[in-house]
This record gives sequence, structure tokens and C-alpha cells, in this order.
Amino acid sequence: MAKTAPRPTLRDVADHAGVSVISASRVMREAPNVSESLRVRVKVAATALGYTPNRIAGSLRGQSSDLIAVIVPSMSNNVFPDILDGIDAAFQGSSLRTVLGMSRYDMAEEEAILRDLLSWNPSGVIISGLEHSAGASEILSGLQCPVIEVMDSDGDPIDTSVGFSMSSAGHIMADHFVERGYRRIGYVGAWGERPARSRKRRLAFEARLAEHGLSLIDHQIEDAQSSFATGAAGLAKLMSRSPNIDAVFFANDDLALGAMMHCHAHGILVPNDLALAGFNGLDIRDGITPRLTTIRSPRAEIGARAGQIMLDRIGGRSDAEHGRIDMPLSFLPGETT
Amino acid sequence: MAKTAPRPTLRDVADHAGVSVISASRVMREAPNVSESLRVRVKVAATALGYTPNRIAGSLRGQSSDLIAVIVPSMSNNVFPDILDGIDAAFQGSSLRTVLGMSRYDMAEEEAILRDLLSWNPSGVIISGLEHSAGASEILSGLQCPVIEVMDSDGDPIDTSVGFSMSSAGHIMADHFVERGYRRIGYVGAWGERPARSRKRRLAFEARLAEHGLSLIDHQIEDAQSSFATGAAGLAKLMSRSPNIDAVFFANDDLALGAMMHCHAHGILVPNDLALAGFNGLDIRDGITPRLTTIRSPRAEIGARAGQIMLDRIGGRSDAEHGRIDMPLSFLPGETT
DNA sequence: CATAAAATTGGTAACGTTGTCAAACTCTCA
DNA sequence: TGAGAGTTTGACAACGTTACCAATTTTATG
Repeated sequence: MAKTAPRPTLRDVADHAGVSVISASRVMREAPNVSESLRVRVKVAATALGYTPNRIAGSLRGQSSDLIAVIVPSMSNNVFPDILDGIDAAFQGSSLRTVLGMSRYDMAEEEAILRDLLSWNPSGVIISGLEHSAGASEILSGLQCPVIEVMDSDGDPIDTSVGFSMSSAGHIMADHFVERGYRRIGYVGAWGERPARSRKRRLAFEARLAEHGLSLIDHQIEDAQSSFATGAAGLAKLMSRSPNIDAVFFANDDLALGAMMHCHAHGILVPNDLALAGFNGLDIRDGITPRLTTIRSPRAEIGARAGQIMLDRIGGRSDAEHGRIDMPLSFLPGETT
Repeated sequence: MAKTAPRPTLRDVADHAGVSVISASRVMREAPNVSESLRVRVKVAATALGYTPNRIAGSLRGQSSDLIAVIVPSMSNNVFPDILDGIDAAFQGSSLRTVLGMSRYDMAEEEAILRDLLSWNPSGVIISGLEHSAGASEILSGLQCPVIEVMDSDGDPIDTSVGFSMSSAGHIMADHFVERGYRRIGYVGAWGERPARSRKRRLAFEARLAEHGLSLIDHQIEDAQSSFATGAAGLAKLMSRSPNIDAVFFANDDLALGAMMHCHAHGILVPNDLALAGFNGLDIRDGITPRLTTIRSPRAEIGARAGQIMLDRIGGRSDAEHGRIDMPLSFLPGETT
């Protein structure tokens, strides 16, 4: 029956403490020039009433919202949860909050979500990748708040980017394949190479092979989402078209591991008959024999760094970083190449 | 030089279209009783000015924010990204937005984050688990908005819960172990059994073994986070204490797979020398031989269902679900038991 | 054609907070 | 003891939107 009491406001706290609203406000946000006695009185009143500030109201007046729009393609990717974890670790203890948007690997969707999230007046935007729709790019360029593009670092950021080099990844693996003596090299990707990151990696891989006087014999880009099954299917198609292939680079570890299963099931010896390499350096790799050759992408580090830069920028720190920040990759040699 | 123009407001749109602010507001939020001509005029003006609504202001006046606070322990868990994906899928096309909080498996932290997120006046709360600190429980109970507790379903929800039964999981595996003839059974957990879910599973497992006239010979709860390494370490300790053990149930697939590696490395034959079973039913399982016996938890389904219920409740649908919703588990027999 | 009913538009006042400025009070030091 | 500086407190207005109600126009009805 009892109509639940509406949430107490600063007005209630002020009345309860016998001070003005603005003084209560000053106490709550630890503003300077408040006497100890007033501070205590307000704190007591706030606790007594169970006051919680209304950040919506504060944001409206104060213009800055402490909300950070984070836009990633999906959570089922193995990559973006790590990024989010890193961001959250950096935001730990600050007042910054993540508002999440997922683009489903679709640029139009990304733009729509960006517009929607901007209506929350975020204090910053963290978005994945350097490639966006024309509309999204224009919006991002016009933004007053920090815009940090994560994951990718071979291109020019709108404001600041934290990522790793897809070209470098392609080069590392091409060099490794050549060094190990493979000559008939293939590639398997997924998701129609959306986002563009994986394509960049493949093109860099091809280019480096070309520098070594080799060419990519064949490549198979599946439409389906990355998974073990997709990797297996991709490899099967590749091998039926180009049976003499001796090494395959995959867009990610999931595909490569799926392909490894396929080989195992079909009596193809890895690496003797066929060498396989992945990308990302997921923990799973540790559980599977032979251990996959791959390249570790610094996912949590990217998130943490992006989060820290966001904090610095919003805190107005003059030494906050800008521009392109390249995080190192580590080559993880395994027993599959 | 050019001071960037401030974001256009409804006032600007209204002036540009030659109508009142409130009319512009009505057009923007598709309210009824607006003539076609006025609608068009306002839309044109809005597009011309590049107007984006300010939801902060709208939320302040309108009281409801369309922000949904989602609190999970971590993203590196393999489980929660799937839940978030499910939630996002449900919110797709609606105006609901996820504001994220991570509790780091700490109830005090969870309570702090809950308080913080509430200051954003969320229209709903999705939080993981049925166990919370006394303070958090009190806050959640007092909330006017829908509160959906996800993952767990053996306990009473504050408002509504969507999850699966830990007891049921424990029972399924106990029955399976007994049926397969194992008698000297152990258990390995991690993270000090935070959150309490895994403990519930273990206790139900023990209880069911007792019904079969068996007892859990030994269990080893590691302090470290779940990982392959933790699983291997846990199993090693368990076996050094109780070398005659013949089957082990693990708190999750990661631990079980790590243990499997350990067996492989130490010449322990699975399942002949030792049977292993996990929990969760991660995709990884498909890539590893012998295939792990486990139980699939309906993670994305839980997220999607919770998101849908949230939508229904906020939309005021009278048939929106309430109370405890139990999602089915599927037993996935493998070759490790 | 008059009148009631419905549809359309606008004015005003909030929502809860904080920036700006001014007033009051306290303290220091000549 | 009084001027000047510093500290503490408060009043007011504003952030951009929408709820509520009133005014106006259009449409339907007898």
C-alpha cells in the first residue's frame, strides 16, 4: 500500500541538514571551500536519507557525462571481451562508465549505434577499427570529446588510436613460413573479411611473400563466423582446389584449430603434410597438441591503454597521449609449422 | 579558430521549422496527434541542422532513462560475453542501452558498482547471481525498476531470475559418474569458489553421490582464476593427496581441459586411468581429443531471455514474465568419462 | 448551418543538478 | 579598531527535454 518514497534529492538532504541546496551539492562532490562542520552535517543527512546523486541531472547541467561510449563488433569474438576487461581495469576507481554498443560487423549498424550513443552525451568514444562508414567518420571527426580507435594501427586515426599493426602481423608470418621452407602457401579467412583488419593482414602477408619471390597459391574466405567448423570447412575447400599446398595462414586461432582437427580426422600430418598458423594467441592454444604457431595480439593491453588515455584526456592531463599508438605483437612459435 | 558550433537543440530545430519546441519534441519522439505537414517540416529542419536528441535531458524530465545497468563479474570468464551478446541481441532495435559494471568477483565491489550505476537512473538492472551483499540485496529489493538476476536458478530471486540449476548440474554429473562405474571421485574448483554458483554445483554433486552411497573422496579448490594451468595444478595436488582417485569433476571446461593436458603430459590415460568432466560446454571442446564430457550452460539464451523480459517489462507488457525462470541444461557426453 | 467532438498546436513549468556571482562572515595585521 | 584579504555560504538561473493543460483549428453530426 505504502507508496514507495521517491528517491531523495539534494533538496531533501539540504533541508534535513538545514543548509542550502548548493552547499549540499558542494559537499557531495567534494568541492573546496566547505567548512568541516557543514560537511559533516550534510554527510550525516545524506546517509540518513540514503541519498544517491542523480548523475543524469548532474550531466545535464554540467555538460560532461562521465559516460564513455564503447562500440565493438561483438562479444563472441574472443578479442573484444579482453579489450573491455582492459578498459574496465583502467576505469576502476574513476567515475567513468562504459555504455556498450555492438555493431555486428556492419558499418551501417555501427553508424546507427554511434548516433544513438552520442545522444547520451558521452565524454568519450572508444570504437574498434580505423575503418568506418563515411557518415560515422564525419561524426567522429566533429566530436569535441576524445575518440580512441582500438585494435588497428596501420592507418591514420581520427584522433587517437591504440592497436597493433596488421601489416606487421602479416610480415612476421610470411617471413616465418619462408624461413621454415614452405613454398606453396594458402590462406583461410572468415566472415567475408569483415572487419577489414583481417584483410589488411592477408594483403600484407601476400605482399611479403611477393618480396620473397613467392605468391599466395590460393585463399578461401568463408562467409560464416569464425569457428572451428568454419576453419575446417575453409581448409577443406582450399585443399580440394589446391591439393599441393604445404602451409596455411589462418585469420585467427579458432579457424586454425578447427583446421587442425580436420587434418587430424583426415590423416593429414601437421606440420609434415601441412603447416598451420593462426593469429591472436588465445589461451586455448595451450591445451592442444601440437601447439599452434600463432601471433599474440595484445588485447587487454590495448583496452587498458585506451582506458588510461581516456582517463588522462578527460582529467585534462597535459601529458595525455595522442595520435597513433602501436602495441607490440609477439610471435609464438609452436609445433604446427 | 572557428569556435565549433554547439550541438543544435530542439529549440534550434523548432525555430528553423517555424514551430514550437514542444511540437518539434513530439515529432522527434513520434508522438501521436501531429499533422503530416508539421512532421515533415520538423524532420527537414532536424536533418538540415544535424540534430541529435539529448537523451540526458529527456531522461531527466521523463524520469525513465532507457539505460539498463548490467553487472557481471568479469569479461574474461567465457560465460559473460555470451550473456552480453544475448542481451544485446534482445535490445537490438529498441532504445535500451547497456551500461556495464564489473564486480571482479567481489561482493563489496558489486555493491559499490550497483550504487554507482543507480545514480544513472537506470530503467532496469541485470545482475549476475542470486547472492549479493546485504547492502546490495536491500538496494535491489527497494528498486522500482525491473531487476533480473541471471545465471543461477536455485534460490529465490528478488524480482525475476533467468538461469539454470546448479543442483541439477551437480546431479546430472553425479549420476553419470556413478552410471559409468566410477567410485573414487574427486572435484577441482578455482577462484576460491567465488561466485557461489560453483560451490552450489559441488555441494549438489556431493549430495547426489551420497544418495548413491558414495562420498566425494577429495576436493581441491584453487585460489587462482580458472585457466588451463589452474586446472592442471589443481589436479596435480588432488592426485598427490589422493592417488587412487578414478574420476574428477571440474568447476568448468577450462580447468578440465588443463587437467587433460596434465594427464597427457604425465602419461595418465583418460578415461582409463582417470575420467574427467567439465562444465559449460565451450566451443573449444570440439577441438580437443578425446572430447570432453561436460554440461552445456545456455548462456546466450539466458542473456536473450533476460533482455526480452526487460524489454517487455519496460514496455509495460502485461504478459511479461516474472519470478524464477529455469533454462534447461544439456548433458554433452564425451570420451573422457 | 450550428454545435459538439476530435485533432492539432502552443505555453508554462518542471526534472535535479551545478556554474556564476554576490553576500556574509572570519581572520590578519597595521 | 578598521581595512583588506580570504573563506564560507547562499540565491538565481540554466542545462534540454517533456508532462500537463489550455487554446486553436479541423472534422463530424444532427
